[in-house]
Amino acid sequence: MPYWLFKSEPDCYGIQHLAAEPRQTTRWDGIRNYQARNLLRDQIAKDDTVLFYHSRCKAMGIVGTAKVVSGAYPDPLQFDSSSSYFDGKSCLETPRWFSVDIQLQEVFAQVISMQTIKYIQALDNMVLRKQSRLSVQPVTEQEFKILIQLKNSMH
DNA sequence: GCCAACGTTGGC
DNA sequence: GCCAACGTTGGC
Repeated sequence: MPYWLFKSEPDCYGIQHLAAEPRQTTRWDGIRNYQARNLLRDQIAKDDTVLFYHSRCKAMGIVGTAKVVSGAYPDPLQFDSSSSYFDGKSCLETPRWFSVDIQLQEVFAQVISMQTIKYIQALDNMVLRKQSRLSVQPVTEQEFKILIQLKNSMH
């Protein structure tokens, strides 16, 4: 069961927004980067686990977990001309951008901060540390376990 | 809000 | 298909 990290700016859409959704479920849409698209379309599957990360804010870091509750499907916003995510070069037959649905699993009592993540040597190879701009990233099982242990050790 | 790093675009 | 110019992301 693979693990992923999804980034979001909490001013735009934070984990509290997810918690307030009906069934605490939302469509992860608006991803407009090919590397992230490839992961969504080809790798990410139902029942995978997502680390929810808050970027560009005061308390940067991992704030909770979610479950992938759908397979990948075309992001409807690419066909919506009123959306800022509209892509006129995409077409229904061969959609360019994809979404999955995620459901909130847990809101951590404390954020696993960027500083903490940087401090842990076993997390040196996290994609987050190397290729920080990718907004949908793979997380290894070992990295995931370390992060969960860390979360459980914080009060 | 700055700006380095990175991704995308388009002229050649 | 190279690469300069431009746009965007995200830590600081």
